[in-house]
Amino acid sequence: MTRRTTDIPAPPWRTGKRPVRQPLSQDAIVAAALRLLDAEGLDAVSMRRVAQDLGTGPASLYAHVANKDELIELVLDEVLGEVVDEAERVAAASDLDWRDAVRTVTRTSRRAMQRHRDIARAAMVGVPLGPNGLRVSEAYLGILTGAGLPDQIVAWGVDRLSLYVTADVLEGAFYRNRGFRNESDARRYWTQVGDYLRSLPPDRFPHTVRMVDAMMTGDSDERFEHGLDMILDGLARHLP
Amino acid sequence: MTRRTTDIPAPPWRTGKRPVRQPLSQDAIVAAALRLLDAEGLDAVSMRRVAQDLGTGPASLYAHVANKDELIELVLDEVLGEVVDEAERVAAASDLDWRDAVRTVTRTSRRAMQRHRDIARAAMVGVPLGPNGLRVSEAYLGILTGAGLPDQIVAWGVDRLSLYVTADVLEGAFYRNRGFRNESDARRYWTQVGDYLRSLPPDRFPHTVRMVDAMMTGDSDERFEHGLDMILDGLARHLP
DNA sequence: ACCTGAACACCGTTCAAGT
DNA sequence: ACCTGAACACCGTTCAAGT
Repeated sequence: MTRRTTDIPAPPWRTGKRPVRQPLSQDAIVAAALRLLDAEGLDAVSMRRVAQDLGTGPASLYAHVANKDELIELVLDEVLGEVVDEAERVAAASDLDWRDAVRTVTRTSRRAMQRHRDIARAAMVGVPLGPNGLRVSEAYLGILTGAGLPDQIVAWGVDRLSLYVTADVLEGAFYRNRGFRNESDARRYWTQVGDYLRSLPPDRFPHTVRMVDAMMTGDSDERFEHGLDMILDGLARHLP
Repeated sequence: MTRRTTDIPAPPWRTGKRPVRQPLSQDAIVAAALRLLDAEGLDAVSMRRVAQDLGTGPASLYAHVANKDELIELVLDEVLGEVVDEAERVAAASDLDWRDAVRTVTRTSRRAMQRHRDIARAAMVGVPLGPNGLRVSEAYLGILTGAGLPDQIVAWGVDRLSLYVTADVLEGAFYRNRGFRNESDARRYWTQVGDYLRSLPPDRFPHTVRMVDAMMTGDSDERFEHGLDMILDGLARHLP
């Protein structure tokens, strides 16, 4: 009565398992979360959506990550993986001026985070402690130590530099993620803001009204470099 | 058969309206949201909870605020209201050194945001454009202009200064809000982080291992002042 | 050990209906 | 004009049950 027969082998494509889905793993979960982040932003990275993309339910993820916060931390460290090589290369290049070395590492970090929507929201938590985050920190510490700065200035300097890069990306991410999709939407918004500021009563907001153009000048890259130069100047004052 | 009688006046406490609940208004909604923020943090400020605290349903709020984002913006401006007086006083005090004036305004902003949990998350969006935010910005612009800095440096300087203050508060808010409630919880966490960093392989993380103590040195106030001094030094280089 | 369905206790926003 | 109940389409996390 049973249809099971042992005299002929089962066809090789009949594995007896579920379709093609690869088994769940932390790497697969992080990869799916990163895809979701890139496609739709950090708010779209929910346990439910990640699970769905992996063909399972949200409860299944909890065997591989403690909770959503931990998952996002892992995604952030994955992103910082894109910075490690360049950071370590620059830290090892002893011929490079320390200012240029810092500029290169900060720019590389900034670009990496910018490539991944509003992931910077997850980095606003002090120095990242994942394996890749630690390697980037180590590179910073090496560069500033090599410059001849005292340990205390180096330690605090890296803290403030990381904070600055993250804050800059985060501020920019807001405009990229929310409100408007394309560049002309953004321009229209800023024109509106400028017009509004110019329309303020000049007796109560004299400086604001006068400086609207100066405030609107420069793209986000210029502002970033300007702030970075301020920090570098501040650091340089502590050279012996 | 009806119990309505017109020959005797209704008792004065019988208004014919619902109990005592004050009518809904934007101010009442913002006040309720602020109470919720202070009591339980920004994540607790949901349209549903705010409505509940006002004795109504979430849908009723949409007659007075466009959406949750707008409500949070209004709450932020309410908080910045705590900064306006001091900022304008300092900006008007012509005898004050511009560095000290900037220090005072940034410290006042920082303290105000620190008093309200993780409200800084809402400020990470460029210069706030609410009435109180604009008055604080105007004060900054006045102080830096009075210092003799060129317009472009002033405009970008205020942008970077605001960003710095917000980022610093936001970083600190993470540790205050998440993970642990009291000071000894925080100390235990940092001890753990320090121990972990010290345990890293010294050949791959020589600077990290060596500088653990320097990285742990100083409370958040000292770090803030250190970073602020770096920015002020960076600004001062642009004085004629 | 890993995975699952179902449930719990939540979200922001819309909309037709009421006053 | 303002307010409401109900609904829609979501959340993170837990837990008993399965393999």
